[in-house]
Amino acid sequence: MFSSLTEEDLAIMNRNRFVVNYKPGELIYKQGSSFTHVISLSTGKVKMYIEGSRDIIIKIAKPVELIIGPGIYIDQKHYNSASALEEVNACFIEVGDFKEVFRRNPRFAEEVTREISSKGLSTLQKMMSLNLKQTPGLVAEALIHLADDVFGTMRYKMILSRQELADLCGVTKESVIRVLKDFKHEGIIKSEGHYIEILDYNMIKKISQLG
Amino acid sequence: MFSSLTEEDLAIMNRNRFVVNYKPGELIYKQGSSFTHVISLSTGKVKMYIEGSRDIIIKIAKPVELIIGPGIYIDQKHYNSASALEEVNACFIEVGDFKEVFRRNPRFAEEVTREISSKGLSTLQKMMSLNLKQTPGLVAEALIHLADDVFGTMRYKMILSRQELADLCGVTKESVIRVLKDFKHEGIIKSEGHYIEILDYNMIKKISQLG
DNA sequence: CAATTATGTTGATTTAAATCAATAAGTTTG
DNA sequence: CAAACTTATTGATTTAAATCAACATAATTG
Repeated sequence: MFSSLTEEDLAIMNRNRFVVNYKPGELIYKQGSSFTHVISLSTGKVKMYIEGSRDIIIKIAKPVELIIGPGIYIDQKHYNSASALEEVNACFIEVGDFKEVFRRNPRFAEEVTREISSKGLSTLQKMMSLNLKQTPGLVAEALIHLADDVFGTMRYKMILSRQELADLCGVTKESVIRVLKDFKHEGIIKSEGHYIEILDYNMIKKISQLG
Repeated sequence: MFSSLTEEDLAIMNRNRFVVNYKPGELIYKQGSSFTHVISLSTGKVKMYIEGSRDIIIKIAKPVELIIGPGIYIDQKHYNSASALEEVNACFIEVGDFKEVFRRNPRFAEEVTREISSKGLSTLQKMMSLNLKQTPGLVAEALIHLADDVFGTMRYKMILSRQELADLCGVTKESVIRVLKDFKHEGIIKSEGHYIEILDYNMIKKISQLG
C-alpha cells in the first residue's frame, strides 16, 4: 500500500511503535478523543462508527489496513470510534513519527493523502446511500459490503448483532429483520445459525443499485 | 491559507495558470469528469453539489476559496459538480504544477492534506445531518450556513431557487416551503422579495441542533 | 439447570415526509 | 403587453419506515 517507504522511513516509524491486543467488544479509540497514533490493523475485524443521536457504522475494517482519519492534519482528534468485533492485534505508530516521514518522503505524502482521501470518499459514498436508498437497498448494500470487502466469500459468519447490522444500514433493527426475512423468502439469501449466505448475488446487487 | 508557499512555488503554479469567467447558472466542472485543475475562486458564489438519483448541494463556496476534491490523489476525477450562482471569476492551476509544489514543499503538502481533509469532513458532517435531522432542523441548518458561512449577515438575498434550497436541505421543495412558512409565522425569519432575514438566531440555532 | 438477562422477531400503530394535483405568482419573450 | 412558460405555493393523499408493544429465542450466570 505504501510502496515508497525506505528503510530509514520505516526505522523512524518503528521508533515508538507498539502492539496492543483487544478482546471482542473492546473500544480501540473513541470519537472526540485525541488522535495520537496511526493504527495498523494486524488481525481481527474492527467496527468503525460515528456516534450521533444514533450510531452509524461506516465500515468494517479488516487486516491489514491502516486506520487513519481526517483529524490527523486538522485538529488531531478522532472523528469516529473504533471497536473490536473479534480478537484484534493492532500496531500503534506515533503521529509525530508518521508526520516526520510524511515530510521526509514526498511520495509517501502523496500516498497518505490518497489514503485519507480514499477513506473519506468511501464514507461519503456510504452516507450518500443512506440518504438516497430505501431499506431493502441499504440492507442489500450492507450484505454485499460484508461479502465482498470484509469476508471475501458469499457465506460468512454474521459477527454483527441485529442492532449493529441496523447501524450499518442506517435503519432500525426491526426494519433490517423484516427485510432479511423478505430476502430469505425470495430465496436471495439463506441463513442457518449465525451464518448468512448470499444465494443470488445478481439479484442482491440489483436491489442495492436500484435502492 | 497556504502560508508556506515560496516565490518559487508560486512561480511554478503560475506557469500555466489562467482565469475563466462564468455567467450565472453555468457549469464550472461536472462530476465524473477529469480533474485537471485546482481552482481558486476569485469572485462569485459557486454551488457545489453531488448528482445522484437527486442532487444534493454539499455547500455554497465563496471567494477566496480553493476548490479541490479527494479525486486529485485518487483517480483524477471530480466527485461533485460545481456551477456558478452569480458571475464568477476563477483561476485555474494545472494539477501537475500543483502536485509539483506539493512534492517540493512538505509544509505545503501538509496544508493541502489538511484542506482536503477539512473539506471532506465538512461534507461528511453535512451528510450526517441529512441522515439524523428532520426537515425543520435541516432547513434551519441551511439558513445558518448561508448566514454564517456564505454571506456573513443575518439578512441576505436568497440566490437559490426553492428547488436548490431543497437540494441543500436534502428534502423536497414542498417540504422546504412549508417549513419556511412555519418559521415565518413563528417570527423566526422574515422574507421580503428575494431577501431572507433571520430574526431569532438563537431559536433557529436551537432548531438546527435539536434536529 | 433453572433463572435472569439480553437479543431477536412479529404485528399493530403512528408519523414524517414524499408524492400527487391544482392553483398562483413571477419571468420571459414574441 | 399579452401569451407562454417557469417557479412557487397550498392542500389532499399515499407511503415507507419508525415507534410501540408483546412475545420468543438464545445466552449467561448463580
